[in-house]
Amino acid sequence: MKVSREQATENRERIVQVAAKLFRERGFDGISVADLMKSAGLTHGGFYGHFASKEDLAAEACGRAIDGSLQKWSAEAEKAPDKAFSKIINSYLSEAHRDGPGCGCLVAALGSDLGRQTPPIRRVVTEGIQALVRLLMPLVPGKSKPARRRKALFDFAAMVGAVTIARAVDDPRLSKEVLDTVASSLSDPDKERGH
Amino acid sequence: MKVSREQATENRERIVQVAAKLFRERGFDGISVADLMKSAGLTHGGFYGHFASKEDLAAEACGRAIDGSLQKWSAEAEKAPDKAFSKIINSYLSEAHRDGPGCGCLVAALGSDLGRQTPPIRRVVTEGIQALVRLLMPLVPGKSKPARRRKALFDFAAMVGAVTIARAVDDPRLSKEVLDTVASSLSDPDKERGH
DNA sequence: CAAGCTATATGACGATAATCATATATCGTG
DNA sequence: CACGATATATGATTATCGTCATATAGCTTG
Repeated sequence: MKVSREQATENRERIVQVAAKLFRERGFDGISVADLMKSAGLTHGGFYGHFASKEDLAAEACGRAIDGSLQKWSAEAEKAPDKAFSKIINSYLSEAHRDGPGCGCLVAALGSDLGRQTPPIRRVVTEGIQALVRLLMPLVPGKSKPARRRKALFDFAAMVGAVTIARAVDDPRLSKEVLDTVASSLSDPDKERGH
Repeated sequence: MKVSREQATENRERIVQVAAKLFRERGFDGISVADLMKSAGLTHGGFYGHFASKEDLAAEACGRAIDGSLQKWSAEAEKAPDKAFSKIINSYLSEAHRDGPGCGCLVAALGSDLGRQTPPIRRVVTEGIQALVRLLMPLVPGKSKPARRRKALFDFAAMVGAVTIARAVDDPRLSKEVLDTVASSLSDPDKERGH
């Protein structure tokens, strides 16, 4: 059966979005083309009318996923620039983000696999990370521009590591401890609470 | 052909070590049982004489990999407790570690996949991470024990995130910038260099 | 309204994977 | 030295995957 031209592009769009979600949830190798298409409400054969290969789709899905983070962060930045940083940190280091990788940061969800992916995928991811860091820079405390860039890079690394570890461990106490510790350390960089 | 009993346990040991290396290099799904056995100098059929399943081996290999990090760190701690922290940081955040995941930290190499693994694997990983953090605690600057625990957790998260990102991006300049930035930020936590 | 274009469905193909049954050859033991 | 135990090799089995050829159905254009 055939569908209208706009129905077709809508189908393609749905494939990309479903892929962006399922790749983050199950990993690149954790979901097959057939299952992907079924989740999009289609059958597996039509896939290659839209994409040259699974890796081709993966590159597009990675871009889509990072765009989601970028839009979320820039919305916070526009709404309340002074509160944006702490809002971003607390949302990123929340249990909700830890438990919902399908709607969360691609780097945390697939980070350790990204270095093993094809060049187009790594290209998209690199540009996405650059954009995320650039977006974070003006929101971060710091006297100079290079100081803010350093803090943006450093904080992003800590956030990615924290969520990665929080998802890896099977002990809920430790998992939450990691999230909370990194969140509070990023909020008050020089403060030493407790004694 | 059969081999002596000690030759057999030596073979088993080699399988675990080869697996610990190849899983970190290529990911859990990136290496087959047959290739694994070939790399250990054996044929694929004999695998199930040693392990109940691939996941069974994976759990053992994860333990072995983390033990490697633990031994490396504790050797530094015994040799020179005051310098151990900066040695660990600089080694972890080196280009050598970034480019050699097969001999490096399991959490950085497989982090985003760990949360999707079987319970036994996650158990081993959780205990390993707890041990790493406990080992890091006395090496880290800080007035109180809880303060040192927080810094150990936070620094480990930043290290994991930094190496993950450094491996993911395809731009060598950005990759090195992430490693260097996190290394210097962890070394001088309160210092603001530049102006 | 007719003819062709094209998105999708069906189904198949080849490759690769994990797992297991059986054979074999050698080690350890009596 | 001979016999039983067993680690490994060989090969089969079953499942799953990515990819593609072909058929079909219905939009779209003239």
